[in-house]
Amino acid sequence: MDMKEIEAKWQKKWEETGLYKFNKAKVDNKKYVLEMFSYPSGARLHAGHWFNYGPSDTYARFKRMQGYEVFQPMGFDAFGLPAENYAIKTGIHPQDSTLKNIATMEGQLKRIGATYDWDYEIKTCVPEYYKWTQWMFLQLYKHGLAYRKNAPVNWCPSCETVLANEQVIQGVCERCGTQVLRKDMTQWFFKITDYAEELLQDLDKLDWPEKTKMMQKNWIGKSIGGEVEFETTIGESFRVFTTRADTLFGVSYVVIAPEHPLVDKLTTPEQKAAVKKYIEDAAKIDEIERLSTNREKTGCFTGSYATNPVNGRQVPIYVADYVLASYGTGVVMGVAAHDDRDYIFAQKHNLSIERVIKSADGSPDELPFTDDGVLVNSGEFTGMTSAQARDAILTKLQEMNKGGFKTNYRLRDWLVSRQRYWGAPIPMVYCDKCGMVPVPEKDLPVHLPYNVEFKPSGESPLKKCDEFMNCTCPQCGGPAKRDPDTLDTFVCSSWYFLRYPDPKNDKEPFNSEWINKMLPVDKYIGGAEHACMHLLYARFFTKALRDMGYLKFDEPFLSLVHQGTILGPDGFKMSKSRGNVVSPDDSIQKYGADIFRVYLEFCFSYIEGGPWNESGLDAIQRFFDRIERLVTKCYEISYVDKPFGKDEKELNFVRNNTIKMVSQDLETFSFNTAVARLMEFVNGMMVYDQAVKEKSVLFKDCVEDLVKLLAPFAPHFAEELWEMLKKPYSVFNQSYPVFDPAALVRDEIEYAIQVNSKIRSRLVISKSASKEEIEEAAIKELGVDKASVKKVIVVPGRLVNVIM
RNA sequence: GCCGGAGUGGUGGAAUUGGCAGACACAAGGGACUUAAAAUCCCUCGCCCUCAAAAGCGUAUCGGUUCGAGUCCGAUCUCCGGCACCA
Repeated sequence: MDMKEIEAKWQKKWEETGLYKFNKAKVDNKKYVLEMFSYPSGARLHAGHWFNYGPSDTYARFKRMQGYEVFQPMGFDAFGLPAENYAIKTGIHPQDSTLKNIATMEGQLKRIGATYDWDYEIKTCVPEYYKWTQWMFLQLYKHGLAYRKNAPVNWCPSCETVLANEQVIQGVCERCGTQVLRKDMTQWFFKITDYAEELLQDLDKLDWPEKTKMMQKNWIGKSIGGEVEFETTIGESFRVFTTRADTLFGVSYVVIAPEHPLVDKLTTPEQKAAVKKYIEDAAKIDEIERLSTNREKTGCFTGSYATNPVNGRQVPIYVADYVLASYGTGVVMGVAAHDDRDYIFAQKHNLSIERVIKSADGSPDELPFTDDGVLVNSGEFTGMTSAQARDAILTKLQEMNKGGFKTNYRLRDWLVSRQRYWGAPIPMVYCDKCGMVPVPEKDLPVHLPYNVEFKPSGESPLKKCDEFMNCTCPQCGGPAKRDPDTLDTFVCSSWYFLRYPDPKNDKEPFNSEWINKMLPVDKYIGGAEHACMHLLYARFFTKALRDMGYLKFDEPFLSLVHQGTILGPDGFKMSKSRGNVVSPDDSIQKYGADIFRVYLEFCFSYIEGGPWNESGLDAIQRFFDRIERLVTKCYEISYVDKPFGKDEKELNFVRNNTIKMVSQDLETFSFNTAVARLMEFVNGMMVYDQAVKEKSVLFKDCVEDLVKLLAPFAPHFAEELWEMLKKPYSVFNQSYPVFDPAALVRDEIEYAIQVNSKIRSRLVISKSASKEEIEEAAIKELGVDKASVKKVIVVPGRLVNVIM
């Protein structure tokens, strides 16, 4: 069969007959199946795209044949850094390269033969889309969920530009090798932390992989503890967050983050030079390095002291880079006797180490002793357990107005400003008279200008574009400036699933009534690398829009599946620099889209992925050939209507077992085993074909079932086979086969017989045998003395274990 | 470093979630058909010992729980994803 010819033939027919057009009238029976959209950085689809989209389409077709009205859209996450970097290197405008790449990828996606309804396509870089991304920003602003504050960026002093983390290689700029510094800039943030608790709690509602939920849980990082207020020798006070208030009497020092605003004031004249040097050095080290637990804990004395509110003791204040300004209060207390890190720090800086906890059960408790225990040397709290003391001490602090109970989250607010060109402009205006003014919704979109110098030179590219920057103030009509930054592309992808069902709406981002019927997404499919960021941001947007009254659901993605990564043939992640990127184009040219898709489904575990190796393609080709021979034979021969004999019973068992297993496997995205089951079915039919001359009509039913079962996996091929069987178009309007439980019941079951957990024999016994009968038969089979048997374990349908 | 995964024949991968390890394939070897080749069909295929059978050993490493462990627990090693400006 010429696969390319039939692929073209059926794609044309599907298009002409509008087979996959989403029928809005059937929304009550919808399944919204969504794959994470493509990022058009490369010019062409690679093997990984196919691995995401091919099997997902098999799932979508399976659901369609089960009678659901499937909504499966496709689009492009088109803003982003790579297009801009490519432009800086080649001079090709990001818009031109992006739109060209999209056109190429659309063509390739159409060749997959997926059920995408292209009427619903979206591209985030067109004004019709980013107008609404800007609208989202304005809504968050109006509801107090967007604010500005200073935050550090990676700054290359030589290129005079802000660098993304990925552009900083071991602390230096990837372009020029200059040491990168952290520098503060005023930037926009979204207040995702307002939703920390709900984002954590609602994880329980989701049908997501446990590991993904665990990662989000740890990312949100809830910790229950308290705050303690310390007065300082300079008069200013600060608070520390701690989960170990029980150790408060043992505080030997406190540590403040180098970026903390109080550092300057706390530093005494004698210490000024040392602290300044320390802060400069800290600005060169990235956060991952700073938090590394096996790195030496450096620090520098500020010269000031803080007073412990519970015992009045004065302790030194240090600056140290292992404390981050962004977590907690940016100041921590050091309890040398009861924390590993603090113990090492105190030893190094000759600070006091005082025990305030001993083990509750008298077990050895050398310092540092980090477990809970019983308090000693702690005034009125001495003798309490750690848990009691935490409660009592925080209560006391509350009474003293020096702190109290506090829950902290590791989650930080989301920084959305980017000093880049290729993104959605931030719809804010700065007027000398009126200050910061949001762009009125009627004036959206704020167009991204085409003619801009986007080469790095000290400022956001848009800042150099006068026609963009200069505007009139929407409030007073006077001259004003626009915000020169663009939005993080994660903002675009945090709401795209809401736009898909209503992509041409030019009055609003989506029609609420309609979107509340179409969402949540029933099945979301994409890489595990998005576990913490994209998936958390999308959940935050959904909850925020719900609270604004636009949505009636709490979670965007009810069920989530991660596909694995297809690695290069060398076992490493595919990358241009490594030169191991595999293009699927040659394989598709040779074998066709269906064989390629089934190959991906069969030869990899969908969840795991693995290294590319195309030796399996020939195997799938042979599998298809065997099916074609079966179908050809099926409509050439005649059948007899006869009662089921042994061969028919066996064939019918395989048929129904296949239906059951394939359906189960598709629900769990176990495509490899589903294809294996189809192979077993084909093998079973071949055995029957050879064994039986006068074929039962069952054989014909089996062939028809096979074509239907195969259809989601190999859509063009199955459509062609369906036509060969002289059946009416289309196989996708058929119901997916349903298994008959009666056909799966076998009269006799084989048990493995173990003696002391080692297999010694086998036993075939009627399925209706009782537990006692099975025990009896097993002992008889072994020929052992019943008196020497200690115990018999029967696992129904599996094995018998006789303990002697 | 921290968080989350993974490690099973020569290879890709299965294993009803604590119950017969290696389904289904690939590769390899042998055979049938053929003048020959291709295609197709049949057989063998974890290791060790053996003519063969049986026994024994086997799921990264070491230890544990259990009648029974690839699966659970503890430790170790290696690899992968993420770590907030790649998306």
